[in-house]
Amino acid sequence: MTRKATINDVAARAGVSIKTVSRVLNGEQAVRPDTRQRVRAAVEALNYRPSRSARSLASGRSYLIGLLYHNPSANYVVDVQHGALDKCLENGFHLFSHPTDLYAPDLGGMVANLVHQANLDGLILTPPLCSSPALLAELDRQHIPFVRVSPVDRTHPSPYVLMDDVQASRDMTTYLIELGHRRIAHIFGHPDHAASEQRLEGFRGALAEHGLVADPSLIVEGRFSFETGRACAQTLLGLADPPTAIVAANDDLAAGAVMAAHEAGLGVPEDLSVAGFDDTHVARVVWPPLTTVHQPIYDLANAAADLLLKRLTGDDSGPRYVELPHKLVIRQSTGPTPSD
Amino acid sequence: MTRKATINDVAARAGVSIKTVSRVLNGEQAVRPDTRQRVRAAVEALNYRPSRSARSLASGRSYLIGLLYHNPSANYVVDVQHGALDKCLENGFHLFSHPTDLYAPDLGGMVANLVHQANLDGLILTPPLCSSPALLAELDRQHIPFVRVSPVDRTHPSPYVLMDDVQASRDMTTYLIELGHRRIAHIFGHPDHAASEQRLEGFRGALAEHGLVADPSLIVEGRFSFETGRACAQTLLGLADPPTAIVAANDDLAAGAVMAAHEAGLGVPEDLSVAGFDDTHVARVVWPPLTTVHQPIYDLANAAADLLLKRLTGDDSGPRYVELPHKLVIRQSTGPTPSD
DNA sequence: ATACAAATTGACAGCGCTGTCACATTTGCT
DNA sequence: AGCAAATGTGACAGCGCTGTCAATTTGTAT
Repeated sequence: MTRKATINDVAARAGVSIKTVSRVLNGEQAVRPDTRQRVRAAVEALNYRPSRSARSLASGRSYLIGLLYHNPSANYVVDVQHGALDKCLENGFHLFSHPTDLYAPDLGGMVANLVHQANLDGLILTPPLCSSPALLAELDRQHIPFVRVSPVDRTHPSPYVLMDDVQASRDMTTYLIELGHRRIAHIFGHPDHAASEQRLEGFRGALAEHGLVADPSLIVEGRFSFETGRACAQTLLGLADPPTAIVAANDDLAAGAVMAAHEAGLGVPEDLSVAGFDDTHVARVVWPPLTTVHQPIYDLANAAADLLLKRLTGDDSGPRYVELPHKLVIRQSTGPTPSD
Repeated sequence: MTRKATINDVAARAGVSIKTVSRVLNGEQAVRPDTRQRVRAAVEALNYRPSRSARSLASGRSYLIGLLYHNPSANYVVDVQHGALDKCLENGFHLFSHPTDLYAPDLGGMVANLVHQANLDGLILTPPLCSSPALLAELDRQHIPFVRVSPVDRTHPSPYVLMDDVQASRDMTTYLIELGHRRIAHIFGHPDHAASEQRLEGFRGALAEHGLVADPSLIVEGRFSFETGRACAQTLLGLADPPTAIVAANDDLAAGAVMAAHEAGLGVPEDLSVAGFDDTHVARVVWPPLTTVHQPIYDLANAAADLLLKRLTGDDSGPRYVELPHKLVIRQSTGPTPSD
């Protein structure tokens, strides 16, 4: 195998200067079509790939973007990574995934340092990182471009993508009400994740719309984990007048609730309906499989990367934000009110 | 904020040439201690971080390594990523995670292309990619350094890390035998994953050691998924003389088997014991929580990265392979033989 | 001291690309 | 036809670092 082709080889073969090759590669306009064609052919013939280091050194850009996350479920992380990575590769960028501690004492400084060290061109922030005011402020201060996935604060000027958590939660709750349930409980997500508030809001909204009042004792606070879901459900089932249905703020909580029901000798959904949220792998793995809200994680991340790349390449024509639709996935963990 | 410091700034401040700064940064020996100290101080004072592009362009190395995986479970992927990433950052490298299709027509070429395009210094291959002879051959041909995680073929000269799958499976099976089980079934992993063979081998070995014969009808082939685990268990439970225990080749299969038991009205572990493998998140999420083998995924990946980096930085003193211990995790999906 | 080897250090030329700016060629208009 | 304004193209200087090799300093044995 011969040594890797450089821009000089391409230029020589196409009979143009290296600068012209550079122009073609970067999609600049001022190149005549036939010249462009000749360059393209030479690139093809030599299987030429520009060196990212050289390009990056000369241009000051790295063609690298960072994806930051703080320990949501593995399924969430992997889906987000794929969505973002696919879009990056499509555009000649690469993706650098990085777990990031939301509680780090100097989160902003730490992230800024990471960005400089790895020379990242921009960031994708996933929840709950995207709602850390300190982080956003530091990124703004250092002029680091970023987009947010599922943010709650829509006032910050950075681009974002999301789905309507409030409406999704409202839909799920309404579905249970229509199944005949009246005493419906909610397991709250996690105080760090602002989406939790929205899911609670949707829950309350649906009840109100149907003339039901939310019994405060039926709203308990979990931490987005299986274990807390189980504990919360135990509390709920121990009540004098326990609920006939539970809307959990994510699938892990719901899985925990299902386990608590089993432990209490209750059948799901005969005695207790349980609904999850997100439609992660877990939803299909527990017994019975969970009715849940499908959140388009891959697509959200894909759209987020798209927004960021557009911005980085100076294309300001598109929208600054994207909202994607959700979908109720009805499986077997929910059913009509027990008749007793 | 001032512009980012370069090697020139450091050199000027330390009163040496840039070459000397470079020497200190790269840990070369021929620098007098006091000079080294002065340079270190200047680096510190200016918060200087070498530019990876420049370094990479000049040296021909990228300080980037790739982690390739083919769709094992999300939990596996995330753990592997973290293990490898932590070690990379520790050594001033960065990590690119990349899903890779084992069945791609030209897997070797595709990977080689990725390596060249992203200018990766080396690769970490996870199962089942690490046992694709075509891929290994192509990487060898192109002199691309790599290490393998949990390979089966130990004859290939590349470094690797693994745990003893055969022994782990033997331990689990022995545990069930000691619990009194005699009719023990095995749900085979996935034909693509060579570890499946080893887990079967350990299973057979344990039976043989205790004078039991493996009934061929008690060995069924799954695909490492929840759904196939469920289907396999249905087959097993439909037998005239069904097993009292099942050793599944991973947690997802085991979770599926547990579900099939529930569907058949069998209690776990009263009527049927089910054991998993890997100790992923799923093992703690199903009901009852799974007895399983803890596989040190993070540590394996960490060790793999370590081996690769040592090799890349020319340190050939260490071992070429690492074996890490496994551990039985006894939870509630296994119990004594039903008394009937 | 003196000569010579060894240990340090520096000068300088790239690595492969993009940005700037100047030059060459077209196009549009009178 | 003639000139200004586009449009297309190339020469060349870096980007910030490492590799090479020569120059300088230091140590050691006469």
